[in-house]
Amino acid sequence: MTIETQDEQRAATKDRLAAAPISHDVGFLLAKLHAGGSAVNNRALAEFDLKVRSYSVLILANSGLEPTQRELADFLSLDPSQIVALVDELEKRKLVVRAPGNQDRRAKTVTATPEGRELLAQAAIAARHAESEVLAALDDAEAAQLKALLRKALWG
Amino acid sequence: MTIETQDEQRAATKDRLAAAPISHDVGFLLAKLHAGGSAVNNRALAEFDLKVRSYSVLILANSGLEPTQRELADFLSLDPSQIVALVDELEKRKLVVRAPGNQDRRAKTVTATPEGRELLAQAAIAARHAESEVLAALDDAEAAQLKALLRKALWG
DNA sequence: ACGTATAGTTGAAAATGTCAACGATTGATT
DNA sequence: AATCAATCGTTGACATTTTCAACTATACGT
Repeated sequence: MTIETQDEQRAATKDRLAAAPISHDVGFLLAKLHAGGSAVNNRALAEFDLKVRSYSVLILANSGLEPTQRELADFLSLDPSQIVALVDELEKRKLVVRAPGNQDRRAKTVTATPEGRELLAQAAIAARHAESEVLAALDDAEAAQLKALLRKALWG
Repeated sequence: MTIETQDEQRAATKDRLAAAPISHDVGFLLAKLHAGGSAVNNRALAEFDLKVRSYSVLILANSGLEPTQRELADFLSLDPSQIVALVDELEKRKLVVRAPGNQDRRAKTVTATPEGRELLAQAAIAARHAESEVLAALDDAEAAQLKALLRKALWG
């Protein structure tokens, strides 16, 4: 048992602080799960030279919604200049193309190329695995419920 | 109606992209709600010269659990060096004190001073308001359910 | 036609994140 | 008891990310 003492203590100490009242703060819970989650997701996406950011842009570019960069910035809660960098890189890799906006020539819509679509299909599989890893402690119904509540909190 | 056209279009365009499949990705939902949430929380805490980070440390310092800096780092998903900076600042403001660890003289425990406790009491009120703002779209039962699911995902 | 507002882009400054090293201390092994 | 590897807090360097202010081109109301 001496052999396991360190590990036990580490395990015991690991979640000791979960007893603090901050564990009832939604902001904190979101931050913590998000931190762990994006680590897992980034690791899963690294294989495709993507991060959660570029992956998100790629999904939206492939959605058929033809988002403009401004819309991407708003939706992803990012500064427009960050979108420029993300789209620059994806475009350099031929995964995405910029097209002049239909109504508004200032705007540029971002759409996935066939290569982008193909890469996305594979990356999505990895992302799904990552997600189930993050939500391993929840059963399917609970995971669905969590998603539904998050969506409702965001969009009513 | 021309008067409202812009706003309507802006509102219509605002959540247009929510139709994209990424809206079913937990990682994305967490990121988005977390982004909005920490903006709201930071705004609410600015009045007390706190940010969500320092507020979290203060709560844990006041929890009676006497966390060490290492434990704070692990629990808050931060690098130990960031904890140093956070505790430095709180200690400079007399909100918190470092004490040598009881068993382990390498470790330093962080505990709130009476001033820290007092500030925390006020900040907690602001934080609670911020939280209800973030979760405005959820009723009480749903908010509780969301918290429970997040806690379960984190700690099983 | 004019002035104001917006989209994308650029670049700089500030804030954060990451990492490697170090002294002090610990605990296990010999 | 002496030693060796590991851990804690700390510092400083470096990379990444965020934030912001300009700028050009375009749109739109008046």
